[in-house]
Amino acid sequence: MDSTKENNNDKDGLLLRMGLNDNKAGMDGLDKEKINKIIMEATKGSRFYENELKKEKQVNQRIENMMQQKSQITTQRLWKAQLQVDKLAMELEQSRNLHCTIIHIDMDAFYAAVEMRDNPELRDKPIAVGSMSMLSTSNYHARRFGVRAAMPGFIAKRLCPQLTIVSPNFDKYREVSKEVMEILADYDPNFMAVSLDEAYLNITKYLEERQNWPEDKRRYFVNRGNTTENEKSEAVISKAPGLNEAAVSISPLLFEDSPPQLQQQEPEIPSQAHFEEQRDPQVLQNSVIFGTSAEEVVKEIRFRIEQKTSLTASAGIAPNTMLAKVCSDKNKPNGQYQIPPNREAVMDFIKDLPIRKVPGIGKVTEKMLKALGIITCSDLYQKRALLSLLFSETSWHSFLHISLGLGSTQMERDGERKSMSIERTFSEISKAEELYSLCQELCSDLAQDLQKEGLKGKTVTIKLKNVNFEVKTRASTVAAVVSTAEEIFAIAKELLKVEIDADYPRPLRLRLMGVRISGFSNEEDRKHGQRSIISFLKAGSHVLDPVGSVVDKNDQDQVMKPPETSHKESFFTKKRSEMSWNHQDNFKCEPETKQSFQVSQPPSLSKEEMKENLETENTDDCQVITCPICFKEQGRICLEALNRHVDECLSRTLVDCDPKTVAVPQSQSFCSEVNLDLKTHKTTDSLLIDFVPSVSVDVFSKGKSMEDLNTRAGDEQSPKQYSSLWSKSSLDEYFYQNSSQENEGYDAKSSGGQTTLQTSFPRDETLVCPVCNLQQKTSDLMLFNSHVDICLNKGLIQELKKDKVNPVMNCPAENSKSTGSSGKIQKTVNVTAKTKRPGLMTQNSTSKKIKPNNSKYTIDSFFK
DNA sequence: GCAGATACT
DNA sequence: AAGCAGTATCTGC
Repeated sequence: MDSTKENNNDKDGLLLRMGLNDNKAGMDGLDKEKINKIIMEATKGSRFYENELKKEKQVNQRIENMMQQKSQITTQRLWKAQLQVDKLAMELEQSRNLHCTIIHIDMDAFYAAVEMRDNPELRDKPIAVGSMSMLSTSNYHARRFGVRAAMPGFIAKRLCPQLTIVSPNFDKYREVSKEVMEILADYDPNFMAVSLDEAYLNITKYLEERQNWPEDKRRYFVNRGNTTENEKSEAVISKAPGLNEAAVSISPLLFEDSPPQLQQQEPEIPSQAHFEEQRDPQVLQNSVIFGTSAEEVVKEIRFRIEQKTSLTASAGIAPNTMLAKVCSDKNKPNGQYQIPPNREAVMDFIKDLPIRKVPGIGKVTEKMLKALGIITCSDLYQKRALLSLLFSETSWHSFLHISLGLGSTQMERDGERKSMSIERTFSEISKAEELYSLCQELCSDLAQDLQKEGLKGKTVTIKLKNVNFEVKTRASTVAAVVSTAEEIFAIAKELLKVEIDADYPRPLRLRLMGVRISGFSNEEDRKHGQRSIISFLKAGSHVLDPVGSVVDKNDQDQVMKPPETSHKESFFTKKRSEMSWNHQDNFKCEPETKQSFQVSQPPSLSKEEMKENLETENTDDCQVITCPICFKEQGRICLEALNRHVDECLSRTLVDCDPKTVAVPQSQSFCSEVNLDLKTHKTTDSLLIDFVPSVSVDVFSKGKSMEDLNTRAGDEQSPKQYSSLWSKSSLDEYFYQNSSQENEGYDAKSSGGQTTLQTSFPRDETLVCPVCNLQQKTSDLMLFNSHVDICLNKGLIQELKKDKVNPVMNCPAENSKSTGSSGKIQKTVNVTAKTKRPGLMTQNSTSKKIKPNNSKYTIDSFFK
């Protein structure tokens, strides 16, 4: 069923929840209507169904609350939020790392594929692996009938009576998985296995080395043995000892345990298409040489996997894990997809990507966002300010990451696990003794698992699901870590007892029990540095050191900056960002240097860059800096002095600032547009859009001069210039595109890479600060942006301080009290969103306590 | 720290 | 004949 109309329909929502209604399944076996009908019939009236309905109502309620909250958002808040969000966006943009090649490998219908491989009778049949009560995988044939993972087998059977359900054989899957992982290790010994059939690799380093490899080192021999299933099975299970002679002679490390069979013809080796011409006609027939590009490497990996296991894999290549994961899904099964490592390509890919495709965004989030009109990642970007007000910080941060196409480049080893658990479903148990002994069993199983990883934890949680599918968890934390079955059970037993007693004399009628342990001892170490952005985005603020390992930026900052000087950071951070933009641009033009470019330590530094670098490393160093307020170069001024200077400049402009003295035609300043709408005090989205362009240009045009922008608007660029100046920022493009859709006021359009800008943005060479309305003495966009940022912050403070209408914003200050700001702008000229704000109130969509005064969006928290 | 919610396979 | 999982993490108090 079309997922676009699932919103207010319980039935559809339920089906969606059951994972059957996604538009992800292309099914010719049965049409969607039919599938949904069958599922409904099979499920309706069951306790399960009732519970699903209940859960769905909760989600709907949540959405309702969110909408309610949304309706109360004032334009000022939205506006402030926009500033904050865009500040972060700018920083994120600046720290964007495109220098990693991450790949995500995903075996196609893994369990099912293994079973089919090993049992010829299963081929060409719809099959699923699992049991009558639950399936873990289905093959593509079965998927056409709507049979999917996480579906109970009995329902699957109704959808597809011919379905063969094979019980899982995990040992075998593990074995096959191991074979695959062994191949992967050749490319990244540090790769991260997500599950038996999925892994991430960072092949950045490998790729570099490979550039110099002779062909022979990249040559693989085609094992044409389309072995019979049994042989294959044997080959897999009992590592065939025979080696391919040719392979040995040329590349001893390869195919060390390939099946020796060389028989008939392979029906369709996908990689065959990429055979390269060989000089040696002898080898031509059965060897293949892969190139040195990432794409070729991945083809090689998939080729090797198929050769070794007779199974196919899909893969994604991208600059970060989040994108790689999405990519691997794109040409599934048995395909691959690459996002080239440049911003434009990333943005282009992200542009129309439905948010649901993004790992971490599940059904619920999708539904909530859909309620806000957000379907694609562009929508996500457009509504970023709103999202920052409606969602928790973690959430909107992750949304922002997603909409900018950012993600982790780090391979997190799974040693970082935070909890371990075990749970089991059974037919109803209600006798206390049975429950206890079951619990004990679980505890000892868990203890075993713990032992395997040598973990000990302090928190024990039990999970109970009653026959109505209602889930309860109860946790208890003890002083010292525990790990043995007895210790865990002692705690779990108590928890269970409380629950049993609570319902007495009615029995607990359970269908599932689980035990979890968390609070591992090593978790202590990294207490504050914990970021909770979903793991895919986790390293968004990570930079690579020259060796390719990851340095946490936060830690870095902490190390590099004494705490007492950290309050001065923001301005310089910004400066640094701007410079980095230039770096990025440079690297864009010089692919050669790209590879070796490392954010934290650029190999070749210009003088300018040097300065910036020193600055980041030592706040006491004196630098040549241009003041973003008066735009006078400050020479080699030390930070203290510069801050003083900026402060002075600021207080001066505060006095000087008289909009009337500056003749700025309304049409030339976007600010006038904002004014117009702010006056109306609309709280609609369109209002948001009104001022988005201003900030967006600000944020996303770093490194481009205003002349560039204007020229761009006026067209007639050589294509080359065009691409380096503008089109790299395709976010801009759909930004304009979208704003034109939603707001007539902005006559902007984008077609075929041509973006015409006809906003009220100044069209001449003059830059007019939209906040203070003063003509600026610079045409350097970076400097200009700094100025605007500072003005914005200044304006907010002013506004609050005087509690009167700000001439620029032309709207009353929000009733938040300014507690902290003295007359003089503090050293915290710019507040960077990166800065941790410990005391902030968190928000949730159901929160009742969104009081303007203690909201995290009050100016105080802004400037904390 | 706890309980419930969400996501992924 | 009836029947819908297991694991980890995140979120909001």
